[in-house]
Amino acid sequence: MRGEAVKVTVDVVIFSIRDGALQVLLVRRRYEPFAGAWAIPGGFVLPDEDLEQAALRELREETGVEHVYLEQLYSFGDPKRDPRGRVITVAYFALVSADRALQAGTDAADARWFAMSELPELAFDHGRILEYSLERLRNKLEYTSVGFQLLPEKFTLSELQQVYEVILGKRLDKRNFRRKIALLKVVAPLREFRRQGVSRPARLFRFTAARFEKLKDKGILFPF
Amino acid sequence: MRGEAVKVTVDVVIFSIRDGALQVLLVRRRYEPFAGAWAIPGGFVLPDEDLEQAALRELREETGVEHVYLEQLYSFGDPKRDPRGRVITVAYFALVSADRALQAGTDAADARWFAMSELPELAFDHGRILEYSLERLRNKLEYTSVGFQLLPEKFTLSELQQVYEVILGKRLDKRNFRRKIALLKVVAPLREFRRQGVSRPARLFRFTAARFEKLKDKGILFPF
DNA sequence: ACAAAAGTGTTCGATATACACCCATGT
DNA sequence: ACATGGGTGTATATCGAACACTTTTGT
Repeated sequence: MRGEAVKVTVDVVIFSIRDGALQVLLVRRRYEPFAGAWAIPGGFVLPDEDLEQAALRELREETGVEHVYLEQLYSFGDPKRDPRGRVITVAYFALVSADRALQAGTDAADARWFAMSELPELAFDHGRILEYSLERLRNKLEYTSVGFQLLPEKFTLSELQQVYEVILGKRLDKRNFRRKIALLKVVAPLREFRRQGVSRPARLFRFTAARFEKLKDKGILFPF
Repeated sequence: MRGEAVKVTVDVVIFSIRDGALQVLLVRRRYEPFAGAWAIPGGFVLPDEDLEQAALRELREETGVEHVYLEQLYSFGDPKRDPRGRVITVAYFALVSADRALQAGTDAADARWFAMSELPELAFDHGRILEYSLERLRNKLEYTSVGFQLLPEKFTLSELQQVYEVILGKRLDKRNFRRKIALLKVVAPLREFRRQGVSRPARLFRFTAARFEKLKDKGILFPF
């Protein structure tokens, strides 16, 4: 078997909705190249590891979370993308609800959440990877139900609407939004309410589709 | 820089519409493993080559064609997918119009077109790769204009409809199809006609969108 | 004259969009 | 009483789906 060996990493773009904005978890690089710059968490693929396993491992190491939405994004292989030599990276993106993501980036000064609208200088081609991740997330939001992956198990309809507004970057009409969600039959009302401070308590809902992927097969869309 | 090096290949799923069916170009393996089985054309990524360059090179070597639609599909990295050792493959898919694809698979007994409905035994995980390619092609067909990539420069509306019917695996209504195409303003009528044998000659059209990707940005869809 | 594919409109139901007011609660 | 976010319905436009006959050509 001929062919030159190259190094392969996985990078995991971890999204969460925090403080009313779409945020991404980045780690600060300690060593050259790009020492001090921020980077997407990632690492080398181990010899006996599937790519998705490697991505799950990185995700666990970085945030402690498991069983979250994870999807392969794209592979980046420009021979000059790493100044040290040939490194191909397989990028993944993960969606983590804010309640589960609390643990991440709290203990160390070298991991932090950044709003996608206020990104720092990034190492390697990580700017491009984030750009592409956002594009993919926006597309997926419209024809799948991945949006629910960014919410805790119980959520209000206003929170759900906020997920769509923050990611798509536009305001949606509350009445139209709620009618569509009701029509799709993907949420069930609970007998619980949440007080958001000073105003009327909001009813909580839960996501009812057993598997989000199934929706597409049924032709169900979220066309906002 | 730690991390074990692995071998990386690109595999290129080459689609074309031939004899009224969606067909794929496969090559027969001469050596073990899977000697005699059919495989997706591909090869190792060279040390100074971008992934897309590698895919374009494989495409050129296999079919002689250039400037065709090429898109990265997915990366497959199961540690056991190649019995010889760790090989990660980055799969691409290409769309080639029948008139340009004539050269491919004609000179050698070791390259042949197969209808997607009559696939032979496949090497490695190539069955899965083809399955995923078809799924992706079907999806793309509905929200982009990749369909035109499978046609020659000049085509009849019946030929265009056939592309959609063959890939989606269902009949479409001629009147609805033509109304939608006209509405999208992506084809222009020519002053030429083609005689298909015994019946009334069909008007030829050409694709007018400068770049097919732009369509999505404009919200233009092909929702058949 | 007939076989074969090309070409052409209308109706109906579903879905998207635009739009404004009352409700429950805490202070 | 008022400030805050929660909750609800209707009218119109647009789009997708169903459906059948006439036209042009070669034999």
